[in-house]
Amino acid sequence: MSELPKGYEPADVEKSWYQAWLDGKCFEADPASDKPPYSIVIPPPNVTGILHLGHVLNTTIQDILARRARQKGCEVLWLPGTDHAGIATQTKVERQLRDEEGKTRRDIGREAFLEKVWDWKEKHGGIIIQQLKRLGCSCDWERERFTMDEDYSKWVAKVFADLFNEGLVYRGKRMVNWCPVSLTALSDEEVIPKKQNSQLFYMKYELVETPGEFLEVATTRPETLMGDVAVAVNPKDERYGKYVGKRVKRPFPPAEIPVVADDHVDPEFGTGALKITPAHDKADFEIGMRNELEIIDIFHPDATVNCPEVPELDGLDRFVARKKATAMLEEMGLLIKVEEHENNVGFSERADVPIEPRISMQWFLKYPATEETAKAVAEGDISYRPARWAKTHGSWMDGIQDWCVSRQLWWGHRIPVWYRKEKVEALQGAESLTLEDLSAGDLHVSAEPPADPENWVQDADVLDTWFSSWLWPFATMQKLDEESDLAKKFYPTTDLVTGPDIIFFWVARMIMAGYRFQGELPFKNVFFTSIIRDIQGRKMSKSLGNSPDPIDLMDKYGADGLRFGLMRTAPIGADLRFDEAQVEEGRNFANKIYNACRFRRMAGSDSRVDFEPSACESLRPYHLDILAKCDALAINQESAYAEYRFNEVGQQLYDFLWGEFCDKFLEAVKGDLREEASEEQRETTLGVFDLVMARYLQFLHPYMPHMTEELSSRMGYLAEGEFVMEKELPKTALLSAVDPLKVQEGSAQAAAVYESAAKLRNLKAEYRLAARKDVQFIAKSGPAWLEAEADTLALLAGSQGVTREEAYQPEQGTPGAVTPAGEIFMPLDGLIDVEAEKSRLDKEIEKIQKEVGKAKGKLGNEKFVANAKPEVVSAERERLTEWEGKLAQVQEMRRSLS
RNA sequence: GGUCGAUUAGCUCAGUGGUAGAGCGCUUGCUUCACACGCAAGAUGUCACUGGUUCAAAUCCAGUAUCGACCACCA
Repeated sequence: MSELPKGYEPADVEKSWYQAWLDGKCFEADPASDKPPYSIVIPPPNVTGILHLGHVLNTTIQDILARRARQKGCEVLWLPGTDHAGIATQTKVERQLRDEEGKTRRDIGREAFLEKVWDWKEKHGGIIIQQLKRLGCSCDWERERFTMDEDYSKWVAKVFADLFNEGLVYRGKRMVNWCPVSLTALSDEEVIPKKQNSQLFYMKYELVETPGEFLEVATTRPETLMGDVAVAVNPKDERYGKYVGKRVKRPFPPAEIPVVADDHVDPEFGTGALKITPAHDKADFEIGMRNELEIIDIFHPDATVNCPEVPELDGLDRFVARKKATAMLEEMGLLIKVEEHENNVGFSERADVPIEPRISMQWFLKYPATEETAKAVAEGDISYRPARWAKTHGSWMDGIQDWCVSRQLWWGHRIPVWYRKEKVEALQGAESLTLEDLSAGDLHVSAEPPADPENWVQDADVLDTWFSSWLWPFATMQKLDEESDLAKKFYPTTDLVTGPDIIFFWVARMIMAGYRFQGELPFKNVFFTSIIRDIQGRKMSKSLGNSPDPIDLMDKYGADGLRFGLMRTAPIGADLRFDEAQVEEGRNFANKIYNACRFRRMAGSDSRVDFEPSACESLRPYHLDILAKCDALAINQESAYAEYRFNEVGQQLYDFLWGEFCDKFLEAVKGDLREEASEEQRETTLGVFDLVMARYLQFLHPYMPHMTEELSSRMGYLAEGEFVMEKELPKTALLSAVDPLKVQEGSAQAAAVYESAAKLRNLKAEYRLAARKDVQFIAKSGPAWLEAEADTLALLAGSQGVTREEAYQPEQGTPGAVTPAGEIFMPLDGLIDVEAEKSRLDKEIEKIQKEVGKAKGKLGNEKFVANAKPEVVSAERERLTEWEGKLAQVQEMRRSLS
């Protein structure tokens, strides 16, 4: 077999293994399997989406869980798909239409526009799916779903109709969050409050009954003045009590409006008097309702002023109108002052413009199964990790508001409601139609369109995107009214992995839908990922340009490098500050493993050496040690996975391979692989290498799937046609058949040699001899096994040799160290600068004395000795003895120099 | 305003009562026949602050400060 190239090149390897997995149908879930099921549904990315680091973290975790579950013998379904993302997608296509053809969606009409969106989806919609494949995701692509698939859409309509029949869906004219750019209503969750530096305008209204007397009010929105229908004061406010029931003059358009009393008004804020614009403020709307005030809408849907009575303002954009209205007030002498004022303004999540509270006819949903949902999370039937998110969930459930589910868009699931045509025509359009206007026969609410469509008009609106997303776990697995083997096997799902930012949007709603429509909770565990920030702690965003392109990172460091680097440092339950250096580490790690295997290949046979530790007579301490550590790794992996501690899993894998396997084991057994070594030693060492590496690559596989597949294959660790990803983890320990006492002894010896070697290297470095290979060490005393391991010790210490001479009398000043392998000296042959050495020793003595003092102080404390655990006290004693011994030794060396 | 987090080496992060850790970066020395994407040695910390509990606190408790998230908001 060929020698491996010098450096690991992920690009081709990753691509070809991904294809091999696809060809081997490794990702396909078999509902007929009798293995235990494990399932995840992917949080469907927007069909317009481009992969960002959040996706990488999120899907890597899912892939790790899925691959680990396969290794544990589960039948795995990881169901992928995309979300139609109503507003985002429609906006994108509208922009394209405007740029390319100079037309709006209304110019070409609903049907033609939707055709364009579908075209667009076919052309550009799959990008993120391709990117997920590049990352190595083991999704069952045969079962990819889209929220607007025909079968899926049937579920959406049926759910709507069922909830309507249950009385939970209703239609009404309400104050909603209106996006003046997307021209649609939004749910409360889609409104993002942002702190704004605004201005608070103080103005005055003249009293009708007592001209010359004014009532002062403060507002941030003078442009809504034309919609004012009252001024409200707090009934307890003594300053204004006398005005309640009187009237004031609205400047433009001129009108006399009442002064009303309402508890909502805060006497402390502004002037304590509040102008009431019920059409354009949620609180004002409620005050208006309580006081039976008129509602005057003074905006067009796009938030330009609709007020022909005031021509100066009519048609202006709301922010232009604000300035103009202020100027007009000033001119009229009604403006008192303007103050800088910080307040929160709700922005539309998608269009990023201030939303406009607006009254309109919309569909609302009273959430189903809220009690069960709150209970499931509070009591842990669904476990949230980190657990604190359960509290966030709970507080949202407590204050839950009806969900505005209708959107004035075209791209989405059209509301499955039809009105009898003649009724609509009689009432002049569906927009103002209320359900009360219709008798039962005039209304058709169903997943199925009416049999005589020519007599009906369908509601023009579509549903909120999340109204389809909340059905995702089950609507992807089964068709409406059909038995599904897939759902039978894999629903409810096992784990859900998503960001905490969509607990309300998605997670809580899925639980409600799962409960209401399947009678079951849709998943057992929810793992919330970190939010990824840039190195300065800012959220990743397009506008800041601080979001690295994961594809670039994969080009540079490989998909495995990106996955491992991210996973090893991603904290559990805290934000992650992304640093490209982490990814670089991941790549370096891949290269390290690769080179360990390359070394193995260069040292011996091309095929795997069959080996059983219990049948081997020539196991050295290093062999036993690494086998034992590999067994320990298996156990530690298990417990870290059990708690979803992915960073710990990664750290364990890293430490084992680099710190134990390469730095210690491989260095210690290098001698066994040289030409002069015996055939038996060589075979034993190669056998242990293969045994440990083959298993290690399995452990590593969920994190670095491509590379582990490549190496397992090239090292001959797999049977013909076998994949690491399909191979179950072994259930028995490597050393299960070996006497534990023997293992313990071997591990202890290996540890002693490693520690001794470190001390000898240290000794060399102190005397600036680190690079010298010709140093000869002399052991004056030592354990029985020293002679057998002396060559290895010498090798590890980078020296010519370690000889044992009981009769050795060191010259005065010969440096030495007390090691687990005995008292070992390093004759210097007069190479060292005496003065430099003196000052070095003085510093050393000072340092050791400090440590001795510390230990003595502790042991002199009676309470410590009496109360601390015995092993803690004895460890402290040992430490003291050690330091004292060292001190005496160093002092002796110092004396010999002067 | 409410709730919940965070604060440990220059940076990113581990560390849940008993000698402060890793990787990167830094210093020094090595192209040693797997790897310079590497090897070896080293320097670097008032564990945010103030109290408390304890023989013993980065760790537990209380408070303070700073940063952040979410919720609710006064126009």
